[in-house]
Amino acid sequence: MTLTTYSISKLAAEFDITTRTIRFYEEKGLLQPTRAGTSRIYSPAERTKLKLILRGKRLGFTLEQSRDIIAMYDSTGSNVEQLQSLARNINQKRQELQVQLNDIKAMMHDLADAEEKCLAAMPTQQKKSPAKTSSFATQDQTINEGSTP
Amino acid sequence: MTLTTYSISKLAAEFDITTRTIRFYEEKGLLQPTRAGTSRIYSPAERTKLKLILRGKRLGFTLEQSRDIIAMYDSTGSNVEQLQSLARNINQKRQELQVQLNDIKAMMHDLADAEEKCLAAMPTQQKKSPAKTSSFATQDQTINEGSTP
DNA sequence: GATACAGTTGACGTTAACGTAAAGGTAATC
DNA sequence: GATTACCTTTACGTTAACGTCAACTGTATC
Repeated sequence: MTLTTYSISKLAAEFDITTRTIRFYEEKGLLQPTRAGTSRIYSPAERTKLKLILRGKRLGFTLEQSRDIIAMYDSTGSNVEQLQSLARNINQKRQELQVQLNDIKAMMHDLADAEEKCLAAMPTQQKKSPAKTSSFATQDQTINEGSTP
Repeated sequence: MTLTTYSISKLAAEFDITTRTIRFYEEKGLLQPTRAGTSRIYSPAERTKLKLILRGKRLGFTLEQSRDIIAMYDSTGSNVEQLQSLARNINQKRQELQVQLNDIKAMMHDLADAEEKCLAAMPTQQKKSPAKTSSFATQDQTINEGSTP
């Protein structure tokens, strides 16, 4: 089998981050590359951890939270208590994600409305993208009420 | 019509944030409450803006990005150029949200796998929550490969 | 062997998003 | 009129997540 490895700059280039960032994640204990002399060597598993961290970042997670998530995947020492705690954590995260999912749906809905209002206000030619139907309001409340005398 | 208004502490209590936070958002130009003497008075529209900011926060947006989003809803002065730019921004945001949506789906998928592995490792009694089927891997790569000799 | 390049470890700087404390105004209630 | 509750501004402090040098080391290429 061919064991792929990566240098720090390879990973930095691939994910469009700086080497400083990667070293910082290691400082915080999120990554543990092996060494070849002093140089860091990253396994595919370490690369996957990095992907998880970055995905977490895009979702607004802190590094601490990403550390938890990695720990979930990574959990090796597992007695029953640990597993139960782990299961609780997993469901916790799932609920947080569900909230985010709802937020995204709501925001997309709002954006669709905004876009429609936007397109409706344009002369017929310039319109570019598709739209649905509805009025210009957020889930519960219009933003501009009372502002037009 | 009854025009509801809110004090700063009402809003703080409702959304479980501090008054400092609300004033900070005002400092940054995201909120513009009216005044009764020196005290801040918030209209339903301002309250909605606050909701948008907090939703943005949950989605990992910066205040700058939330300011943009508010501006989208709020756009009053609208000539064609502005509207086109607005439409572009809306689609930009929509694409970012799509990325987040995919991230969430991926993470939920991973969590489901993790939970299943977790439950599978438990003695039959303690299991609490449902599970699907699959192996313990992220979208593309297992984290622990090579770690078991 | 000089030059260039990729890597290393400190260590200090920066920014966003508030927290916290000081010092005080206002309005209702006892 | 004193207490209580809520509000204000000003200003300095804090934390997370890096950025930015500086001062090296090792490798290899001309």
